[in-house]
Amino acid sequence: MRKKVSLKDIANKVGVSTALVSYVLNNQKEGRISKIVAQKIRDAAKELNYFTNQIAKSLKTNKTFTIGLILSDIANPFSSSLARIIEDEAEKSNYTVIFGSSDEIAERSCKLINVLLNRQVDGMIIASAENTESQILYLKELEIPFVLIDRYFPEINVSHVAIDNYKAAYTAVKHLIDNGNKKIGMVTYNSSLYNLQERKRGCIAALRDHNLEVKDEWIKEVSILNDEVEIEKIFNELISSPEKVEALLFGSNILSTYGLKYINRHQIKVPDQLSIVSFDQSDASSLFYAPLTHIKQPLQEMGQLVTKILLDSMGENDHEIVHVNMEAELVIGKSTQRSF
Amino acid sequence: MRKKVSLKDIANKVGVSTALVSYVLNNQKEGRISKIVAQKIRDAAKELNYFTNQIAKSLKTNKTFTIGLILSDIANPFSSSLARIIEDEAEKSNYTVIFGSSDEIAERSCKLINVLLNRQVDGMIIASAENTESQILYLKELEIPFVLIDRYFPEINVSHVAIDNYKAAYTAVKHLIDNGNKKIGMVTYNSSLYNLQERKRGCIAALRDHNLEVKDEWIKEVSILNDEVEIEKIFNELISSPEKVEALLFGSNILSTYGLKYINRHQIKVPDQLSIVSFDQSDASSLFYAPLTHIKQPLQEMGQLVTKILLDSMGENDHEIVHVNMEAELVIGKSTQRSF
DNA sequence: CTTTTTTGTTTAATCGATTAAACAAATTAA
DNA sequence: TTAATTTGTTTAATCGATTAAACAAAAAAG
Repeated sequence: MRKKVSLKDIANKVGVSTALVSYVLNNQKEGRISKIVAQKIRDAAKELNYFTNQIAKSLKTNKTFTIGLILSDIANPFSSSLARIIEDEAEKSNYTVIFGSSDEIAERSCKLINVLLNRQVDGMIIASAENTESQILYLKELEIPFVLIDRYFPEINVSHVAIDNYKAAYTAVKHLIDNGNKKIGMVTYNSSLYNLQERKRGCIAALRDHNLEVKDEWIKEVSILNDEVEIEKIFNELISSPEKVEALLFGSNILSTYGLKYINRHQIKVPDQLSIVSFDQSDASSLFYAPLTHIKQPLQEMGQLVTKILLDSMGENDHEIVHVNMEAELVIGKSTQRSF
Repeated sequence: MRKKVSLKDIANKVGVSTALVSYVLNNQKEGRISKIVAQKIRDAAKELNYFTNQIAKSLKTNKTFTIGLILSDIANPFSSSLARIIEDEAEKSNYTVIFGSSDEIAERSCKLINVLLNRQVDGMIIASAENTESQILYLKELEIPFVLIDRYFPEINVSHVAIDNYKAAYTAVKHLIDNGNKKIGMVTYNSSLYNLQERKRGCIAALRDHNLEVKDEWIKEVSILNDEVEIEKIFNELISSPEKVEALLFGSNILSTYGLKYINRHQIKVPDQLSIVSFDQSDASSLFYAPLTHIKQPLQEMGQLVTKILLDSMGENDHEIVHVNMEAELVIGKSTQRSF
């Protein structure tokens, strides 16, 4: 790799000190610097193809203009859409994003946090994995600015942006009930993550409030590590057994994708044999022959807000903690609209 | 934000020089350092919760262990899958990834490249946008290690990893011909990008070689900026006009998603009224009622290889330039299998 | 014609690490 | 016993920028 051009190179070329070059290129000391010299410096910078060494600048200024983003898996459309929104929002304030995928594994999350700390990110946005409370508390102790997205821990008082998952699930299940379904099940993850617990709680509450049976065998939990064999087994029990359900709430877009594939394979008719509501939309669910009724999270607003909160909190020394639970929208598709 | 712990803090606490602390924490000068002092230093580091300031280290060592990744749009499943593979592969060698989305706009790409240069990335992986030849030549001149992914410029001799798009398109169209289609069209982007030109060339060559008509009105090009109105118009002409085609090749996963939505809206029967082959798969295309026949790129291999090539080239001073054009696989779905 | 102020630029310390070279003390060799 | 070597640690320069403070020269004020 070719030797990079430094301030010193420009200074030598023009015959001034590096200080002066720095002042000129940063438009500082405006009135004080002679226009002729300033122009010479700018010309030389251009001619030598100079670009700032952000590393050196960061060391001195103690500011990297970098934010770290930890998601469960950047390859998941939910994560990547969010990443894109955050990227755009950060870019407006000249911040760059470093990302990492935790795969919902606490140790990976821990490693990622350490990498981000090493790299002196100015702040972090984190979709917490299960059992990472200690990591969050550690970050809080370090007084590093950070905001949680999508998931949070109600017992830890740090800023977050998420949706009201209880309400969303309740609304979804109520919609299924209103459409005449009685045997209603849910597929979610076997995870203590608060947002998932809330989804389950909302589902059960809606059933109870409408005097419907809450069968344990109808509320299925699969490992968050997406074990296909396990998922297949569970769909068999829910959809193909004599004890089968009439309607299903999928706890995530990933689960609904698995579910739809199963449904396609087994030629189950939606919504005639089975009504479906899913959390989160995707192209997949809109191209399914019965476009899915789904809970649509306001991703754009969430991504922009989480970034704004983070950037704002980085400005002040003593910033407020904000808890945001946005309302999700139930988008009615064909997967819950029986023709008869 | 709390003051960070530095080598100096450890040195003060233990009562030694920062040099010694650095040697110990980097496991250097193994035999020379007294075990007692070394242990004291390690203990102090742990107690103070020290973590390396990678910025300072990078400044001194001139190595950031960071690679820059420029994609067209991280929210596009093709890009995000690739990003994930590259992330994993980079992580194995302790590299971190900074990403940016160019949105196929040359100026954005230019800005991103500058940001990455400022940040002293050790190397870059770039999915080039149209009209960015000058940027590539500039990087080449700087002798920064980088490798192109998915797209490249045949006239510029730099390393790349892509697929043989000509062959892939040829095979796809041949498949359509073999299945009895005569009126075959293609939807692609109005772009000079070589990979897209090759797809078009492959399609036309297959038609010619089998003595089929190559109608200009059947080879449609839309703006790469995804203008929905324009796309709607083009599908109207291709699919709903008297001059309509029997079979279509979609030039990208985005285009096929738009296409499938159109097809759903207009209740066109696939494959009876229209056969379809698409570039790139997605959940969307597999959940369509007639799972799509598609050209499957070996993403995993491509992502791993591009990262490996980059990391290898960063090691040596004078590395070879490698051009890789992998073979894509035609996965036969139901969208080209007529029942009669 | 001083003195003061303004203008234009340089000096030098600093950020937090790395690392070659220097150095003192303890061992070993001669 | 003295010289040579080994051991354990420190000194100080360096990476490339930023920036407070110093400084000299020119301009304005008294």
